[in-house]
Amino acid sequence: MTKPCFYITTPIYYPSDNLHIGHAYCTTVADAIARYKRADGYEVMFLTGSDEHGQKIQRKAEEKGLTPIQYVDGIVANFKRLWEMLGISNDDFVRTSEARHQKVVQDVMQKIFDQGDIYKKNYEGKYCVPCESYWTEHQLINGNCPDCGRPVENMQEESYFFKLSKYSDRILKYIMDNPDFIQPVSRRNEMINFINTGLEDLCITRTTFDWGIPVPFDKKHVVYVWFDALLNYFTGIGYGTDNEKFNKFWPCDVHLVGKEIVRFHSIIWPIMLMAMGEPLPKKVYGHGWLVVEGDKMSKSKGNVVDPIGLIEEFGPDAIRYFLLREINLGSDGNFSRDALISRINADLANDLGNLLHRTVSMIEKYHDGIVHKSVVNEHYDEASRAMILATVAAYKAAMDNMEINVAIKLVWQFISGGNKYIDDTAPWLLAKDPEQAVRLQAVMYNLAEILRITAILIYPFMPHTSPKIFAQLGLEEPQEYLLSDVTWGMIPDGTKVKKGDPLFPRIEINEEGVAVVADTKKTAMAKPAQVQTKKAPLLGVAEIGIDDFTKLDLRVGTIISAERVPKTDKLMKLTVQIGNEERTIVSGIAEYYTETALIGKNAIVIANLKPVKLRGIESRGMLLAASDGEGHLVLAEAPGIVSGSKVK
RNA sequence: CGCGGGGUGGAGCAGUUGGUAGCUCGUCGGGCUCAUAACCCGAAGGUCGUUGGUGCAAGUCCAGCCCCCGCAACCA
Repeated sequence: MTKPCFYITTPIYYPSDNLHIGHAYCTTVADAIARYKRADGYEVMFLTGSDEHGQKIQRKAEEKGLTPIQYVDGIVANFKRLWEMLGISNDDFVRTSEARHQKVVQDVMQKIFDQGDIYKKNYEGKYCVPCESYWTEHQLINGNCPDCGRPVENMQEESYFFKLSKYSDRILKYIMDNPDFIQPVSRRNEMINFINTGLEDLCITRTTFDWGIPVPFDKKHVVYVWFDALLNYFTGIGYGTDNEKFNKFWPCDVHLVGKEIVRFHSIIWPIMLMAMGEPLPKKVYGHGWLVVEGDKMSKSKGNVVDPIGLIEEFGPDAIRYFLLREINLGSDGNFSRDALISRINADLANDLGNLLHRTVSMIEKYHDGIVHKSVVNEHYDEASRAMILATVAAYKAAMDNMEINVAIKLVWQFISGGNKYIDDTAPWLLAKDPEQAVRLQAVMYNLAEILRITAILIYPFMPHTSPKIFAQLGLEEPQEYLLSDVTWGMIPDGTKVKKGDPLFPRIEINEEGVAVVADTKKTAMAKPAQVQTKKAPLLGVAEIGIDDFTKLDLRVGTIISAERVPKTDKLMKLTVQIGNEERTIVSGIAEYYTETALIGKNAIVIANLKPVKLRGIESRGMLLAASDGEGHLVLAEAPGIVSGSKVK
């Protein structure tokens, strides 16, 4: 009998920088679904990858004196390392720079070109030369480039266009006919709205840079972004080279994507598929974003959460659990350190970890560690068995509907049922009564079964924890954790349990606000030097050494002139004197300081920061400012200190 | 009239096609001693942002208004 197949993808991430917790979130969700489907007997293809082309990468590489591929190799190695740390079970990883992908893109492009849905047109528009960007009339500010404020020129460039407009009615009909195609519905409505405002043909080639896949019928051009990236979903299943595999997995069951790119996956990609004559994916699911401590994550706010640091501090399964349990797929979710610690303590340490620990302890204490397969049919014992069936049915329903947090809650109700079962049966009383010997064995057996089944049910969420539970129960680690094994009575009579360390030690915050592993009664005696996780309480900001700090050239600078940057809310253009050097610094403090208030102040400046352009003005350095709870900025000042002085 | 998301006990959230407002944490009280100060039971606490409308019935549907947060578009 052949297994049913299931194909799920994540977006391929852009390696212009390392990944943050939001990427980890998306990939973890996909991994949980992939693992669940495998447990449910499916043959699963789970794909992720990296989207490596484009001008931005080319520039970044140039800045570092590397070739694009050298630059990207380094970042992509970090991607893969992160996925490994998190326990991501992807079956393949497509890099768009690979030869196999280039072939797919070129073949598809040629095919669509041949059948007439790609055409060449002189693109005419307002072009900003320094920014290398076209702008529409609507986007211009006083006829100038909205990016840098400089005048734009009329430019003509030949480009290839893909006839999106031709398929507008067909894609709309498809979305209407398939209510589950785009989820959640809020995104679906957005897409319908977007199509109704009119689709324009999409420019799919560029000549202004060359880090991309050459257009097969015109080598001056490279393929531009989405036409390249979306096809990774074909590359990963052997389009054009492995028909058997391709036919097995296409059409894709779920494209899991961030809400910002739903449009590309639910309109452009399906239209590409229509042009190719291929069936459309069954579902595009737009998940929400993570906000951090109530604030949007952004580099400028400095609150980007590095998943690697968190995994090192709390372990991969705690992070996975938190992301999957706390956040409602499809809406934005809040990531906070306090909430993370609270979940670890309440759910993982107290409920799950402690249930295992107390069960194994009792089996050791009452039965020398041996599990006896005894059955009694008293009320609580029957109920504990009935709970298994009810749980797994509801769990499957939730998971099939991608309601991961609902499924997790069900499992935790099950775990809670285990704790309650202990209370109801009071094994410590049974142990005192020789007539209850068989009942005590049956209670212990049922508890062991509850734990074994829990281990299977949580495997999609916490793949590193399930084997630990099996080991403590004295069971061999299975080849696969299968839902078909979620049935009472599979632990062999006579199994010997093996108590181990607590699955999840409680985490406590010490006086310095540092999260430490809590002492237990026993470890307090055994380990006088407590295990301490070394992270400062600031979310996700890794510690640095003094050598990192000394890389910063911090100086006192005197502000000698200040003017608002026109048409901006926040930007102030400053001239700052540092020693005998004057430089221009653009700073986002205009909401908090007037020009006159700034002039004459001695501020602390990072002097060796790489220059950047903000609104077309080159800014060479950065003023340090403190941000209060409301986000108001207060400049770090050094009154009376000679300009140019080093800050240590 | 730029686009979008959201306002539900102290905190964080869930509320399917309208039918007596749920969950987790926290607080308070009790129980238990197998266990990681854990576990189990109970209680307190909400005019569901606001105003109006349609229903026998509105957190839910409709209209208006207020507030918060993203993006557009600038935080180096």
